[in-house]
Amino acid sequence: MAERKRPKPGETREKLMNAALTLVGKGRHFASLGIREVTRQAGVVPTSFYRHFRNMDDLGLQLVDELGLVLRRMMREARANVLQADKLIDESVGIFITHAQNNRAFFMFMAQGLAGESRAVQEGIRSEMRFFASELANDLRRLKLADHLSDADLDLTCDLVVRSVAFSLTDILTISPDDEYQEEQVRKRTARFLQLIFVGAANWKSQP
Amino acid sequence: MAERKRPKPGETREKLMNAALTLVGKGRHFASLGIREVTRQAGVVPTSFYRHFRNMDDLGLQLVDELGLVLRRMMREARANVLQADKLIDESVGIFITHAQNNRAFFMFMAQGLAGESRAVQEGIRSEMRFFASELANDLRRLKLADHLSDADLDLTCDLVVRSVAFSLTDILTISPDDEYQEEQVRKRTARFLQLIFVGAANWKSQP
DNA sequence: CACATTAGTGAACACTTGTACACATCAGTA
DNA sequence: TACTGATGTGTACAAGTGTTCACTAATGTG
Repeated sequence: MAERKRPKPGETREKLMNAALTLVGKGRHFASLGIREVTRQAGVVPTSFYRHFRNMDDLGLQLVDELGLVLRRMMREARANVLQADKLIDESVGIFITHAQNNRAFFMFMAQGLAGESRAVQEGIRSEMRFFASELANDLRRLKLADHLSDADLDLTCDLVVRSVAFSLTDILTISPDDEYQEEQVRKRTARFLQLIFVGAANWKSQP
Repeated sequence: MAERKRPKPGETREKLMNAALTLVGKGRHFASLGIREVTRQAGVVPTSFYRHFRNMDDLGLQLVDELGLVLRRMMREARANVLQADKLIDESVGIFITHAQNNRAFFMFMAQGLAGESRAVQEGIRSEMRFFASELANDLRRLKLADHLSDADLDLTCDLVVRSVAFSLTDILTISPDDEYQEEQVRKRTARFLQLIFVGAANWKSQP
């Protein structure tokens, strides 16, 4: 008979989420994935899907949560490694790009989700970005790098930084993962974007 | 018998492209659209599709071309209406947002395409954005607003401006089309982003 | 140990999908 | 006027889709 294996609880769930990510990583768009396709990729029978998710949107939402974990891990690493303020931008961009390369599928999913068809996923990703921006603002305050800015203006600046980096994400994801030259170009350009923004912030006069 | 109407040449093609746009405008993702679905929405028999397009990617590519026209129309209007330099940012952002609202489906398609699954569409949209940025650079040069910047730095600035505006696009498209309050918020925030960037550019020192 | 719960399977359903083929109608041209 | 090419329609089919149902094996709890 067919041998019924007893996987650890949550194993199949994870297999399904990984399968979806794998397909996205191969260039497919999340919105075009079907239940059968995902289960096939996961090596699981279609019905198993419903044991863990209502539908594909549900799976997407749970992916957003995991994405949050990846981002937090990244922030922690950045905070641990960025010691001197003058290398702050280059270091941070470097860490970000490295993470993007190491979690390609995840970040592809994120880039897709920003204009995706599930409102909930969209809102989830936006929420992650807001969190990221506010953490960045905290760090800048703590490092005394933005003392002349009002809270609102610091918030504005950090939002713009996060958006710029997020947009660079789409640059990174379109180049081949091992095209080091192009990666270096994106890295440099992103860093210059941020420098430009910070020069703007440094010369910004917060008006009442 | 079924009356066979003789539409003007290209009429069905247009109907199909509009049908796809309509579906995208309703919140669907372009990557998830099928040939039958589009022809159904267009009120045309499925086989007609192949008279005009190879497949959905092909249709997407032709949509990108039309998107280019929309963008050019927008630029022309902006150039005609922006007279005084001090209102430049606010006016331009206003024109952009108005166009985005009036061509919601088109710009949704653009936002989706940036991380879409067709490499060609992706590249097409990027190319439109590059064109847009280079035109912006020309205008700034012509208006003598960027004399202290090297070509490369001006290019960098304009690229960042275009990216920021493009990102604001995703903000506009998630709010309801007639929520004037939120629209005003996005308008203001986008304008401040650009001011921040231009302050940065004004205080930028181009190094050799 | 018995038993409820959980997480897997396979077969079946009613639809939908992309694509192919043969045919019909018009527009323009020789 | 007759031919040709472009564009439309209808039918057909094999393959794929989401979802339901009844069944089974392992797990944890009383």
